[in-house]
Amino acid sequence: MASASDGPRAAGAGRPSTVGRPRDTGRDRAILRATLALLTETGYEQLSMEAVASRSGVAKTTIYRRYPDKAALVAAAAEYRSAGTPPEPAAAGLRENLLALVGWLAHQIAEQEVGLLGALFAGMRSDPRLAEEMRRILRRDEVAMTEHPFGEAVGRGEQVAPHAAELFAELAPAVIVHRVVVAGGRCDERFVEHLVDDILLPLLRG
Amino acid sequence: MASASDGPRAAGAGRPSTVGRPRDTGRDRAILRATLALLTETGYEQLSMEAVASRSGVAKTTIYRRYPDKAALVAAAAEYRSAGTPPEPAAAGLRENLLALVGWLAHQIAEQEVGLLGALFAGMRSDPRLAEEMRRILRRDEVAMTEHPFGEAVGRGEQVAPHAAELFAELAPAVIVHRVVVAGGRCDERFVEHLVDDILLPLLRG
DNA sequence: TCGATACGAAACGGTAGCGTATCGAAAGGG
DNA sequence: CCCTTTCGATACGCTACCGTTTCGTATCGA
Repeated sequence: MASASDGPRAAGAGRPSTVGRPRDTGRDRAILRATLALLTETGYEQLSMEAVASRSGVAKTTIYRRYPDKAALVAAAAEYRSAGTPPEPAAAGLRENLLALVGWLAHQIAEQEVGLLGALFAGMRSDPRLAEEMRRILRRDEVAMTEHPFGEAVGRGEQVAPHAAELFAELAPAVIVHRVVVAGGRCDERFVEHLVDDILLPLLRG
Repeated sequence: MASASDGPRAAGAGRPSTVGRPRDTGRDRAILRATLALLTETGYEQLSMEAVASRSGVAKTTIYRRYPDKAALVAAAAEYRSAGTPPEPAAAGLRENLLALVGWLAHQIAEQEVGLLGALFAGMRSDPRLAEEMRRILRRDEVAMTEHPFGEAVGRGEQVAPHAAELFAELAPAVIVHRVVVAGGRCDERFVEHLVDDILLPLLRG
């Protein structure tokens, strides 16, 4: 199956084609945007390919030419939505870098519609294919996010716990998501500082 | 819809009946238990009335005689759900109590609450009251859980961080849910120990 | 121009599950 | 004993929608 990290499924039988009529990238965007909108409005299970086709003004064939099934489409849409790169670590210390990173992460998560998070959440429970796709994306982002700040901190001679990166990846998204989804709270500056100063830093410094 | 606080729908056209064959309360329980089991196994959308009937050994008619639709059934099941009581703190130290508490919490979340969360997100669009009900139920346990162990630890003279209870309530459910849903991992003994020793204890002891 | 591919429109088979209806039998109360 | 209601079994109509297929048309690269 075409994973989300591959982007839209390659033309033809799997490999990109140079001949023939090229794909319309405008339709790519229309499909993903319609998917996100409907996902937020109605949830994963209620999301129908026909509705996506109708909303995006595209024939169903055009969708199935790109994505093998609903799970792949939704995963691609989620990835399309959160296509941001974490901030580069500045020159400052670990705390400043963590503040920036957590702030960015909180913004990424909180900015999503709560309905979208819930839809993905519920969809992962009901559709193993979607769960697999989503976890692939999450793992990739996780790695990309935690590569820099801790390595740099070590390079500066700061004291960092041995498994700081793993611990960060395990804690930060969990606490943020839990706050947004379950508790229904906001992710303001105070919360970011609380998360960094009261939870992350004490643990990551050992 | 019949809200969960109304309990099973009254007999006949809405008012309780004294004449005729009485309802079988054993079937009431069987229905709700089957609903809860299927809810945690497959999620809200996958939950079919036919599956509930089959699992509970009851005819579909018997379900629809009690609940007008799926949302009402799920709400009633969530309300019925045994609000499991956390384990009493033993005589041992804080670590042992935390291990027991986190183990119980992990089991509780993995076996029950994830399904309820899925139902929450699936149902909140079609029925806001159901969503509110779910949030209330989910919070109920998290609060009731953090009362005992830290107070006792302080009583024994153990060193405990000032806001240990709040920190615990913020961290433990978040990390567990994140592991179950996002990472897709199991909550075995190793994970419980990791959560207690590597995350909770260092923070809660200050 | 030609070949290959993308696109839209529409129809199709198949699956699934909801909620209803019907029927006979069982089980309680007055 | 009779009336009322519950319960099981089953069939049913209905809706939804997935994923596929077909065919005619549009649009690109070579």
